[in-house]
Amino acid sequence: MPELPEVETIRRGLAKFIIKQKITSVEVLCEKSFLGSENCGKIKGALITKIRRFGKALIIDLDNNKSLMIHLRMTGQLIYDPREHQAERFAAGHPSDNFLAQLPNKQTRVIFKLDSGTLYFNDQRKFGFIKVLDTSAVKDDPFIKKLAPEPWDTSPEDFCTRVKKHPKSPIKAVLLDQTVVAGLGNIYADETLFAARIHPATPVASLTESQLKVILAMACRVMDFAIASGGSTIKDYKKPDGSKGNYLDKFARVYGRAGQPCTCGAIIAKTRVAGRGTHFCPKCQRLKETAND
DNA sequence: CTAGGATCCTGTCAGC
DNA sequence: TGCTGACAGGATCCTA
Repeated sequence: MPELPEVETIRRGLAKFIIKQKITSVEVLCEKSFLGSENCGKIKGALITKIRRFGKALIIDLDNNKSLMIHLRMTGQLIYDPREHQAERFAAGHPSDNFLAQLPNKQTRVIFKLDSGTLYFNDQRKFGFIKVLDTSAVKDDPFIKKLAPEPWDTSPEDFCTRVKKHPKSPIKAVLLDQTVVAGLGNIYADETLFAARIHPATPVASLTESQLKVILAMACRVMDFAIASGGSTIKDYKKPDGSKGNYLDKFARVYGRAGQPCTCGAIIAKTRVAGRGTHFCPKCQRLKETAND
């Protein structure tokens, strides 16, 4: 799915367009995508006041003490189409041709009509969801409640403590665990471990404290850079010459690069760790490598 | 308690 | 061309 940097890109982008707009109607095309869809009446007529993010979850606050929680999971996208024909569409999230397509389409799950535009929630695999919460209850939502701090908001010591609760797990599996650190997904886990020069399958127990601290620092650096480069949006999905852009090119060093050379010259490998496709450089990230601190 | 696998769902791509 | 299986940027539930 969109991981933390992509969700942050959505938050920033959408904030520019939909804050202070009124929700004039909500249309649920797929029941599964709107948990408690009988509640969608509660947000009709409300004004959007704020957009927040908790890890990979978005919260859209309204002026009637309700909030919308949106989790994009693997294939969710949010696309805002201004009513004015000239104005450009804002699309971000899982990159696909939906960014450019006529909407709604087959993958459109929920449609929010706003004062001056339409917000589409598309989701190919239907793993994502939207739900209505009391704003005061957002912090008690089960997902948000057990979310660990984001990498920038935790002390290295606390991070190490949480990681070390899983001594037998491969480090990559632990980085994907949102109760250990929030925001990393399959791409940024791989990129973080490449930046830290740690093999993804390394059991936590065989990592030193200083290696764990490097991992935390690299998670911050990798995601900072991804946010700065603008996540996956319509802007770079299709290049001016008509060719398809790949937002991974902007920052990914190993993800999606199996078979290509690393900067060191070795060929990037792909295996399976924690049930997920896992990319790494066999030379830069050796298993059983000891700490060099 | 942790750890690992199956599961939700649709679409695409490689291989036969 | 048509079929089949593998896989896809997530998280939860179930079992051992």
